[in-house]
Amino acid sequence: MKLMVIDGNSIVNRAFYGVTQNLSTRDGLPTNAIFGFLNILLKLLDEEKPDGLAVAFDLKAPTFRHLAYEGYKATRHGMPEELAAQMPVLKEVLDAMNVRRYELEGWEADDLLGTMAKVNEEAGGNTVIVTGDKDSLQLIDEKTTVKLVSTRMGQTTTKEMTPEAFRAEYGFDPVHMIDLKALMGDSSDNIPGVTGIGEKTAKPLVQLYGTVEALYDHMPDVCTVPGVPAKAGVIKKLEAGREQAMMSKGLATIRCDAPMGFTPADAERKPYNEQVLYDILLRLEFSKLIDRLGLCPGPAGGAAEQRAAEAVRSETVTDRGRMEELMALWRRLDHVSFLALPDLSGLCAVWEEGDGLRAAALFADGLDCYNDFLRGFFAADIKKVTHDCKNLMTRLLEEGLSVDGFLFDTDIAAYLLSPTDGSYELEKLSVSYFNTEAAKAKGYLDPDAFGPLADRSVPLAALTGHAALVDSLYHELGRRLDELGLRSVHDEIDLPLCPVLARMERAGVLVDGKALADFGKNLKTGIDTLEAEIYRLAGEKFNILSPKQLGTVLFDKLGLPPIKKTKTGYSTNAEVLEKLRPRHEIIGAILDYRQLTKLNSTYVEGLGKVIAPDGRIHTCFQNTVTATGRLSSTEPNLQNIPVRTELGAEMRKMFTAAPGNVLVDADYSQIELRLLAHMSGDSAMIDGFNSGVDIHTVTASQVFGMPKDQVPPALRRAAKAVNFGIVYGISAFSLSEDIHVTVAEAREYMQKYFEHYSGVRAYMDRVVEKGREDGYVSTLYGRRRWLPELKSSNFNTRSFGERVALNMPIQGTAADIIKLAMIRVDARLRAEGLAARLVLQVHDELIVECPEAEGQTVRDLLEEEMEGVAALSVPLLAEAKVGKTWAEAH
DNA sequence: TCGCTGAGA
DNA sequence: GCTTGTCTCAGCGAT
Repeated sequence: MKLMVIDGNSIVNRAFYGVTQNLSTRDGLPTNAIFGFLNILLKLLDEEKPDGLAVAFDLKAPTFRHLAYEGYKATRHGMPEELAAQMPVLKEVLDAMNVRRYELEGWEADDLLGTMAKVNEEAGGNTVIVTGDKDSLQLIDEKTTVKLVSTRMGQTTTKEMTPEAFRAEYGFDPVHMIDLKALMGDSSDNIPGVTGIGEKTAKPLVQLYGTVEALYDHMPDVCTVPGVPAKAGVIKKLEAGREQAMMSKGLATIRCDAPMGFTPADAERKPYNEQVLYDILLRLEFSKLIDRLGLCPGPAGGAAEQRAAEAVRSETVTDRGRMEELMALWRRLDHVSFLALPDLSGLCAVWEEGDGLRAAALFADGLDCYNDFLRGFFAADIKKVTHDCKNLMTRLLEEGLSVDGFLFDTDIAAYLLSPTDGSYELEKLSVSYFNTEAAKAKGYLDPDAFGPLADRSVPLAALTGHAALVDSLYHELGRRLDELGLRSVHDEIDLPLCPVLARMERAGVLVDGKALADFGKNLKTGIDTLEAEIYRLAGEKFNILSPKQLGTVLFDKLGLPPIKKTKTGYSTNAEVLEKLRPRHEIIGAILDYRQLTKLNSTYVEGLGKVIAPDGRIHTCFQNTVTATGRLSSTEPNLQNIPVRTELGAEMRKMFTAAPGNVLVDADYSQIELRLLAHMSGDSAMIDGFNSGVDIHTVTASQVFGMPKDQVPPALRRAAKAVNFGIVYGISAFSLSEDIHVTVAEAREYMQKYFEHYSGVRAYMDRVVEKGREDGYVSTLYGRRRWLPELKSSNFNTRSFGERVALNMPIQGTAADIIKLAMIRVDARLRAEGLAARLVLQVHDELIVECPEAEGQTVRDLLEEEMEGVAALSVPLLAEAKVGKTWAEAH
């Protein structure tokens, strides 16, 4: 029989440290080691196709070999908590896969592997031992090979070790591995070996003599062995360590006589226990793996909600009478859930009637009065629940329909409950919240699937099922929002913001395409000149934008000192190049070249591609993406248009108001710092803001002990850097890099800062501590971010968690505040009958386009609403300006 | 698809 | 001995 035996602890360890993505289930169970283990296992099963399979684990109790030497394995670290938590679950998975597991008190996994290999060999079989440790190499023989597994950056590589391969690498037979260890020891296994003998000495000795015993028989000749460093001390050390060597050999020897009662037939592969396996993998949220193994939910599986969805009674509405009947009914209900096709050509609504769910589908090509239906359905008097209402609203506005009457959004709710998940597709939510795989249905929102020639039965069933799922999620997510105090964030911030965002997206911002193109031409001229200059200085042509090629030219050819390395080679980022600037003329040209090509490709060309026929750019604001509650902007990103450099700022001149109109740009002044003052309650910082003097100057004067009007610019800069850095949980190292002082000086600045703003320090400690206790941090308005990282045993992971804990409440509260301001500004502009409309948001900045005549009114209105959104212990300050272009108004 | 780079707050 | 400030999005080169 071809048998595969796996060193469970070794592989799970490799997986744990090799799979560095932060995998965990929604309820916080880390899963990276299980994930890695299963991937390795499945890959090997695929490669080897063994007839038998068994996994051996160590038990924590002292082992047989342990007892021979009390220091043995004393230094091996205990398992980190995150890994220990995964072990029992992994074993459950293996049981569900019908894989035999062995663990035996007093015996190590190695011994069990050796025993199984030996038994199998005696029965005439071949064995593959899978492990990440080299200990097992001693077991290699003609019938037994070892697969050495290593995982790096999530990639698994295996090395097959046969007797030949072993001899090629070590120069002696596998069985003498124990002799090598007897001499050189193994610190990870706490095998002492002979003091003073390392690999360099031990290897040639084993190559020549084979066993330790034979070596000691030839003792006097040892110094003449070619390749052994002829140190006089070697013989002495060997003689002194004779007993230790023998004892070490015993420790290193894997025993093949464990009383585990193994016969190869025990390990014979059996089909998976699919139901049990499905349930476990679902719990682990391994939906890809479920797919890969072709598992399905069992007849008994599935939550009540989902069963209800399957039992939904549905109809397709084809006449006005029925449509009006339904509309009348829906107006009386407390909610109707629905999903609409993205082009609005069809829609499926779901509601509760009696003790069951009812569904109705309506299509543009199957209902004469479809447009009347849309107008009625999207009016304020039907309370609607859907998934991702903002994008739908953008579409509704294009059709001249109302965006009123939205009660709940399952996309937003799921985002609020777990803002770091990245995406919230209905199918995923079904798994997360109901532990049920929604029927896989790719085209359920694809208008083509519902086209006049298409057979609608399949996509229609899927659409109905998903609309029913929205209804189930409305109840479940709503409950959870209430439990976590997130209901008001949904009801008062994120949901009411949707129509505002939809109007902004639809409005877009006017871009001067002609000026943009001209700017591009100028850039290209500059780029060509710089390119020629760089080739001349380098003495060759190469791709300047390739960090790899650039690194070769700068550091290998021109011999400049590589300041920093990246994972893949030399670092060539601006920070590094800036340091090299004085050393070679080419550096300045490269930096300029980078700036120009960036402007040209990302901004000139990138923006040029997305100017709509109306001459405006309609960005898409993402409201369920960031971990802190901020918005983001895509296709294109209008939240990173250059402003800092003179040339970059040219870009903002391209963003203009329509003829006869102006832009009004209002931004919060130091909102994050003000929030830090408010949330920490630090009286010195609060007084600083209330004094009305520039906060960085105030900080510098307080920290460095001098009158406010005598603060030199360098100290103000330092104070400013500390002020900003604090918000991010900065270290002395980074601060020193930032303001070009020594780490010691940076440390001193921070220390003084905390002495004067002692309330800030106390607040920071409090936030981190509370975050660790609660498992999350939150904003003033209750928006949350879960932070399992705070409990990590890994220093880097934990430190990251601490910085996030410091930053999220501040960045997130600022995000909450400007969102509230947007809702209020939008409402007032409309209520006062102004033609002005919001067009952009850039985190702490709002931009409104309006007729020239409204400019002053809008400017005052913006400042008033933005400042009045929240009453804090420091004033919120917003400053608005009017201009023809974004550059002018900012 | 990933890593590097750089634009913004 | 190792790491070193948060949150994003897009383009490019290399794989």
